[in-house]
Amino acid sequence: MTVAKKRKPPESPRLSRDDWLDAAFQAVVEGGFDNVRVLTLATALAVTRGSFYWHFVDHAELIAALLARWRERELAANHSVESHTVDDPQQDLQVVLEAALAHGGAELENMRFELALRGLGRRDAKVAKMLAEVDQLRLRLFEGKFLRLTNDARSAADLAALFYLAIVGSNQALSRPSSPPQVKEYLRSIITDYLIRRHAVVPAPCNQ
Amino acid sequence: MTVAKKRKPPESPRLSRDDWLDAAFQAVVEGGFDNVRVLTLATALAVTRGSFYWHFVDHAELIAALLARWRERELAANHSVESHTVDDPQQDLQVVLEAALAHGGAELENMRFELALRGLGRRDAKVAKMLAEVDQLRLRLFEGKFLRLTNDARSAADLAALFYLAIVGSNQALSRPSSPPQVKEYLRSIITDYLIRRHAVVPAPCNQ
DNA sequence: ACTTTACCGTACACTTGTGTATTGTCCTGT
DNA sequence: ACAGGACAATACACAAGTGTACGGTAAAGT
Repeated sequence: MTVAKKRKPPESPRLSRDDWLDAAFQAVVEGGFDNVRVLTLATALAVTRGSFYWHFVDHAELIAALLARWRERELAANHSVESHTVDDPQQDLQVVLEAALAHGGAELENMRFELALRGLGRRDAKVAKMLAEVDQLRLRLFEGKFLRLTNDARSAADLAALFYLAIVGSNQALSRPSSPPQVKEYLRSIITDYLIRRHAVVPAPCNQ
Repeated sequence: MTVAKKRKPPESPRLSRDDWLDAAFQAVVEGGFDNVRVLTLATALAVTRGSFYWHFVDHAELIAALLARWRERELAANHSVESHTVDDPQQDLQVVLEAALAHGGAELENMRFELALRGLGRRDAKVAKMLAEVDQLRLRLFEGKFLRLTNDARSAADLAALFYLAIVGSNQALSRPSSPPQVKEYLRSIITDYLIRRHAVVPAPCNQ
């Protein structure tokens, strides 16, 4: 829809493959994968399509490369979170919660990209599979964190799922640009109150 | 993508405006709103585009009519649920939970349509506003049901939000065609265990 | 029977998008 | 200086999609 805002005119007059990927990323963020058109990207990068077909053989290759890059980054991010574990279990979970609910700036673009990606996953089985893998990875991550709180496997798995689904849902609904902070704070307090605090010890005691 | 499966060839050789809307609905379900093309719909309905431009002045009018129809149906569904309140508060909530998690057949199409609609809402402010209104309506509905359980306003609002967001999230992630029943049963038990049972009375006593 | 109306087919003009082939122009190494 | 490679412009062919104008047809009204 609204396009051609001449994003990122790089100082170097020559473009790299990554420049095109960045432009494609932006196009996805703004209008979904159907908005990725080489002509549009070309005008956004202030060049003609002749450049594109030097870096990529195909429109399909651009999409494939974009998906691959996203996947790599997600795996790296996941691994990064895993390696940075805080000693206090409750605070450890709080950290990932903050990270998952941070949507100011770059995170917002990543969120919108992922939503568009899920849209594509509904039409493309390969994409759906990739998304399912990443979802599983994140779920296992959360599950591990919850397991440090409740030491009941079943309970940890359930809470992690509810936790993750609520976050995914919050990216979709109730989070119009008009009110991102409210909903986020909202969800944060809800999860903290009802999921973490009440299950910090098992069997859940009545400590109020 | 995969299209033209000659859906619903109505016995009457002449088509109505609703027939076109039904076809458009199917196209959205299968490939999002960008998949709604009058040529595609025409071949799916086994007619030419001449028919379309008799019923609709425009492609935009088709989309607008489709959105309006969805909105009407959602409002009606919401009103229907409101008027069918079960006496037992706990069972009352269970009923809407079952309805929200029922995704066999027509509900699956509605779910996919709504997901596509949310995708459109990210590009179109008017659509976003419509979605926000429907979300608010549903949230108030759930909130009312939770309020019958906990009689703490703050708690009811929080649980309703968590409830709703988890459902929206479950439509998006962890629900590949391979495993719809598991996740649904899963979420059902989670919500029942952690949200309903543990907050049936306030201030939450330690009744285990 | 004759006309009207509702619906559909056909043909055309226009736009937007991809892909390909060829040529042009820097920038760098030697 | 100049040769080669990296990158981009140009021009073309082609497909798919929208919209418009107009002609055809079958059923229903009168």
